[in-house]
Amino acid sequence: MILEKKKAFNEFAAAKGLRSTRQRDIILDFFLSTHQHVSVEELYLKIKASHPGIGHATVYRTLKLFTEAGLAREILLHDGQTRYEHALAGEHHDHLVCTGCNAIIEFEDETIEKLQKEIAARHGFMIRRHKLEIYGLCALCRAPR
Amino acid sequence: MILEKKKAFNEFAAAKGLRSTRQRDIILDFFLSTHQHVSVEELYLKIKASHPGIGHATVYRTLKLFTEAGLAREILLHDGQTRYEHALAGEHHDHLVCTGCNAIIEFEDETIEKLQKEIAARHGFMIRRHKLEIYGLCALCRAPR
DNA sequence: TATGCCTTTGATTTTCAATTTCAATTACGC
DNA sequence: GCGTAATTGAAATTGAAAATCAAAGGCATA
Repeated sequence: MILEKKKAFNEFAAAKGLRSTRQRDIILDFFLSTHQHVSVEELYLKIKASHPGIGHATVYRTLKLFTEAGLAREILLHDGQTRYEHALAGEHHDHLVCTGCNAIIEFEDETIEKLQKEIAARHGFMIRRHKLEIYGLCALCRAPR
Repeated sequence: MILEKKKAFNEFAAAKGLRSTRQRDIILDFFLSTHQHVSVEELYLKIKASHPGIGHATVYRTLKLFTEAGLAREILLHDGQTRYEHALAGEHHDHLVCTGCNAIIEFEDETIEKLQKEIAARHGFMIRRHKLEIYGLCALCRAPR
């Protein structure tokens, strides 16, 4: 899985004429071994611990590259922090975001997707992407100890 | 309609022990006479044109108050600008956002709402609010002249 | 109407994420 | 290796939003 993704990125980089650099390898490794929905800052700090030389800007730039390459997807929640999640080809899912503990639960619903397409069609609208976030309290936070 | 909203805000202010000020009146007037989905900056500039004394911070603060009072609703799209829309009691709607011309089309879909509730229930999740945005191109931007 | 308290205002500063800049470094084709 | 052009990273910049704080202004009371 990880190897596939690395290959995918290498292909993307080759196609775009990008160079292969140590930093991009490191950032990709860390990103791939990270949980879903990692924020840029979080990833940056993790990397910095073992690779102090790596700069802020490089992490930002590289995550954008991953997004272009289709490996990552940017998610902007309501806290002003950009997060990136692992993108699996074709997959689409939405999020339940717990405002109590910041947990993010993913879900997928074909019917909702279908309805969105219908709505868009009704307005002559061409969908590029969409985002559905449900904010509230997860089961644990609803019933505190 | 406008009078009703003013009354609603006055009642809210009274209940919270807030004072009635010239600035809040002005900002409310401008907000109510503005199109949907106005950004803070946009509103600020409009107000400033005829009331140069009014400060940035006051507009920010007052829009938050309107939101608390239930007159306005905050919407955060993908461009990092906070917008406020007119909130009508009970109503809920989502947005089609045209990335070509920045038009925002509102829609409502009960079935989607219902499905969201089902999904939340399945995860033991309590919904506070949600946000659904569909990004793409509107009919006009799809078929340029 | 005057008094005084306490909210509100607005210029300014601060914050914070994200981007830009630019000189130094590095990858890579020749 | 050489040279060029991409890449990096420290630092500066941006831009939205929040915080600060002295001055101004509401409003209850006398």
